[in-house]
Amino acid sequence: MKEGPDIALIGSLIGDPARANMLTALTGGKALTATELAGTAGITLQTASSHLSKLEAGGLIAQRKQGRHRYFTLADDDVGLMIEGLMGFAAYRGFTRHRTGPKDPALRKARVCYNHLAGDYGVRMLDSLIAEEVVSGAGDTLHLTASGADKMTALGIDLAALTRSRRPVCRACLDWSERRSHLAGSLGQALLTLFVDKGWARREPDSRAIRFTSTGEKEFAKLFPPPAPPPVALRHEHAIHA
Amino acid sequence: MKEGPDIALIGSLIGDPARANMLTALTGGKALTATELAGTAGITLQTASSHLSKLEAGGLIAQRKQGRHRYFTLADDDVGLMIEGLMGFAAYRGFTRHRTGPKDPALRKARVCYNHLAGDYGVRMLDSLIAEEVVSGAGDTLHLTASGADKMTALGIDLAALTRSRRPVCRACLDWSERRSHLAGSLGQALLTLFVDKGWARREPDSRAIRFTSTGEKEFAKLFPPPAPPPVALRHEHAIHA
DNA sequence: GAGATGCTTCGATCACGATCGAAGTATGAA
DNA sequence: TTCATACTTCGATCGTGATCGAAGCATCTC
Repeated sequence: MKEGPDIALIGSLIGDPARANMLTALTGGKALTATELAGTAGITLQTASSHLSKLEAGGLIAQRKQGRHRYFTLADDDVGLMIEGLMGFAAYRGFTRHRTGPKDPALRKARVCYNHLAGDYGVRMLDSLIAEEVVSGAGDTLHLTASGADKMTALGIDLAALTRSRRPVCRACLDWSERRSHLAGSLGQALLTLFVDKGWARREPDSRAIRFTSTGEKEFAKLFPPPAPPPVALRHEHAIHA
Repeated sequence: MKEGPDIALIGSLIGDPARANMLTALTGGKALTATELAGTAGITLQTASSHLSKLEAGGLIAQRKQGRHRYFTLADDDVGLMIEGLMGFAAYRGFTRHRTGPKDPALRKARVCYNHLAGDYGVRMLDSLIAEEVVSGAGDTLHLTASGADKMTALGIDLAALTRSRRPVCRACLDWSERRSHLAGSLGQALLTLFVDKGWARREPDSRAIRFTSTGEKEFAKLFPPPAPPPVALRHEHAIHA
């Protein structure tokens, strides 16, 4: 009866369409102002302000003042993972808002999930990282291997900086379009940042979609080759799993 | 704006305290009647009926008639995983209903998560299964190994029956008390059933808690030994991860 | 300073949905 | 048949919360 965590509180926060729209927008990773969020939610600034203060009180978002603007972001990675998880559930049930639109294929191919790469490319990247033994682990507890650490450093990623924060370096995040895991955590974020910094990929202006350049595609394929097909002995597992 | 899955729908379903209570009760795995659910939610039968039809329309629960009773269960494993995920998020944020009660330690030790074992014991079981290479995989895509299949068959689990259904055999489920994965899927269910059938464990009457008998404890420890401490070379990973 | 922009707070409206009483339907028991 | 139990449907009430207009506060520009 009265045991366990209170999911109703979170449910009610997400349950309002306007708030859900704002949260979805923030899942794009960019910090947005109250006015922008009001726009995407289709409500006036006053109502948006009310919603935002509720979301903040509930610990789902955070704000930082900058001049006369207030920039809102998701509170932390956990919120992003939780929302992405709900999206996966909703998508699988066919609960979509407005029928899969024209942007949909692009989103399914590659998109931002709060701060890391998601979609087909995100899943393929994690598959490859595991096959190459850069990352190992099972369940959603992933960790970087010693050899993986070297590879990442060679790529130009500052591992010391990643480990300095309290956030986990590796984390599995359930992809709503692929229904499989992709890499989250500070390493996931660093890799996406790397792609953008190198000019391999860039974010579409008003969407979560990520567009890879032609050289980006090549570099991505080189860096993250698809895992080799399993040996015959292992084929058996697939039969069992299917 | 109008792209992506609709999380507000699900949020609003879960957002009502009465419905959240019912769903939490159903996470116990037992099929419950409308009257029982009304009781746990603290509402009259009429209101409960209204809520239940909404939950069913939303695809979160299923009912089956049996005489003049109607037994309700969660619609499928996905719903259980989704709710357990939300609980994990809520618990981590300190959103508990009524302060961690006296039953809490028992729940954290071992409990039912819809149809499989969760809590400390659930997490330890999966850890051991992975260390013993019964189950492998990363992210939340787990699968049974060939040698693991033999071990499970030796335990008396009918793998053919498990693979006959469309449900995945192995699945990772995020544990809300441990914040790590435990084993879900039809194998997870079969293992819990095995424990109960063998008299090693039994469910507490009106709780999600699972009580292990003294012989059950011993058998569990024998079957699922804790993983060996990682070799020195791997310690490095922990430093990075922490 | 005056004006503009970004946002919050107040207050009033309004609609939706949670709630329950009462009546209706289905199944089982006597 | 009659009564009891399990549940649904209908209808009315009522409260909460979403919404926006108007006013207030803060910050930047000129």
